[in-house]
Amino acid sequence: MSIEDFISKVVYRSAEALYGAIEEGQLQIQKTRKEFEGDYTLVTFPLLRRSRKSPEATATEIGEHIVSSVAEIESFNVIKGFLNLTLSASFWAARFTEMAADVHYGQAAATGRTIMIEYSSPNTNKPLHLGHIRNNLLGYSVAQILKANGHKVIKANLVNDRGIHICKSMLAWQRFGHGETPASTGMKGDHLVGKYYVEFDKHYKAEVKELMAQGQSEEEAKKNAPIICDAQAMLRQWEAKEPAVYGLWQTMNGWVYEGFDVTYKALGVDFDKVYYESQTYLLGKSIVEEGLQKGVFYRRDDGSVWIDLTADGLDEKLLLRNDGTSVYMTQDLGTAFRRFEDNKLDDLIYVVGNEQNYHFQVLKLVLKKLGYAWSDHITHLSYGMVELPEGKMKSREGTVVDADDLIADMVRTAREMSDELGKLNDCSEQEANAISTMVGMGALKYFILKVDPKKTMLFDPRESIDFNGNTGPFIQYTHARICSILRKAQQADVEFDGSVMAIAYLPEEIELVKMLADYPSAVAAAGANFAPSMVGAYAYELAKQFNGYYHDHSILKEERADVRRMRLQLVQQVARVIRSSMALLGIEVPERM
RNA sequence: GGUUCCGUAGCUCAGUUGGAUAGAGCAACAGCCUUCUAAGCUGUGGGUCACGCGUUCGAGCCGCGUCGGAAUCACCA
Repeated sequence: MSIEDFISKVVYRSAEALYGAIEEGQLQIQKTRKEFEGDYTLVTFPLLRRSRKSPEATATEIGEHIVSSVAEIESFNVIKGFLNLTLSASFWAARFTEMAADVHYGQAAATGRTIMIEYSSPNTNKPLHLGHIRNNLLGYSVAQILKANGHKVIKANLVNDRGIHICKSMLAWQRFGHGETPASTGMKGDHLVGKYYVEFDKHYKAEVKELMAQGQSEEEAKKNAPIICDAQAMLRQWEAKEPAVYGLWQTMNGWVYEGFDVTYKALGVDFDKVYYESQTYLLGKSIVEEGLQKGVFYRRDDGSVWIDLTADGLDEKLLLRNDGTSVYMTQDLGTAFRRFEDNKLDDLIYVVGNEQNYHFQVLKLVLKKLGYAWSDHITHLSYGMVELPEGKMKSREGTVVDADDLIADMVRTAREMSDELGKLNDCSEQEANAISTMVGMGALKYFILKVDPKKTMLFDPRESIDFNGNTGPFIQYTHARICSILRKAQQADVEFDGSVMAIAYLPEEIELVKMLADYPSAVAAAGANFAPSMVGAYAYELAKQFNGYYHDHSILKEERADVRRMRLQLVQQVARVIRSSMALLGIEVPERM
């Protein structure tokens, strides 16, 4: 039973003894704020109607009843209408023993629910950038958090591997590529393909400009530029699976995947299922048929299929082109249907930027109108854009922050910083690299994950690379320190793996135990809110609490053996919980740094 | 114009279900390395939670409105 449940039971019992039956959820119990004395607090205002007494008198009455009847509650105090209850030190000691013994501490019991989370979803025409990093980190972290909450999680990646944008880089490579390959140039495959995507745009613009000089309007010129017409022809050839085009497509996508794999690995993300749009883009047409039959959709004179959502405050939406080909929405209807059917999903989460809020609003509404109950179990985990100090990232202005470059920068800075501080002097080159990678990536990941997903965030390179304060490296540093203490204890042959002593804890130690005890609820709250930021805040608080404790108490030099053991055990648990909460953020934690 | 989201300290951001005197970090200033890692610790200053009205015993959080910002409203994905 969790502490919250225990307190809740105790409070209900006393309140009911005094005032008669009370409906569940009527009483508000919360953790006591730091500035007040006590562990848990009952807000008595909702009870005043029943007690017919002042807030203070009511609180006192309940407090007295609880303290006299429950051994674990040591004392209480009343401030205004708030009843603060203090648990006994022996209660916390027992609680600590329990969690230290629990191998799966923080891992919730299996819920039996299966949740698919789709994230990343890259286009295969250019390398990943900062925006993708936010997406990948969020998706991976939320998946970890949902797992810790006992759900079965399927991580899915839907690769946008077809379409006109892919043909653009293919065409440009064919014309201007001189047979370049990742091997011949030493370039990462995704960067090489991206280079030709840019190359296409350059030529396209030049052609448009020329046509406009010849008197065409901008609109005409954009439609008539030979190179874009050729790209469109190429797309048709691809759809007809013409060997030359199809083969080139496979080759170039292969390069991109090799490149993406490197980036994914550096980010520490992975997938259980990879879907390719080239294999799913025809899905959804049967759903369109179904909608027509049910009268939810309608066909226009030109043959295209639409749904009218104006009554719901939205617009009319195209679902099938007049030539019978599908659009984005058609595909998403189809893939959502297939996923729920094939995997017996309870929930489907899409990690997609907020520029697609409208799309998902429509998607859910259409499915609902078709009568699919599971439409309510689709969640769009919408996240805000990442902006730079100079403003938005614009590929045209070359202000896009490339994912690989950024990763390399972070790791390099971590290394420089470590060298400067002399932290890694007695490490092998290999160890030093591994640690610098963990720290650099930890800084990047924490910096991005600590902000609420739905908010537009500012990415200031200077600040992200700061390793002081509320940062990943601060938390990693705390962990490294604890590991160092444990190493020294081992060298000194101090035993600390026995049972926890039933000795008096200091207030600072109880604070630490309380924080450790909070871990499961922090994870649960983060899961309910799809907010890795909440786990991050918890880990930071815990690390801070430890650092305060670290300064005020010598852990190894305590003379009483039982106290020393108790402290070492406590500190060991802190390290363990830091490790697991950072794992929920996909952040590795070094043992020294 | 419609829809959705955001607005909290100079800056970047926290603030699970409405609860007490709104919190961190950065930046600024003042201390602390003879002590288990100073990527650290302690302290000081800094706020009309955009604004107004409402609901409530109680609002940063809920409702309505106003202002400011973002996204979106394609036979693109």
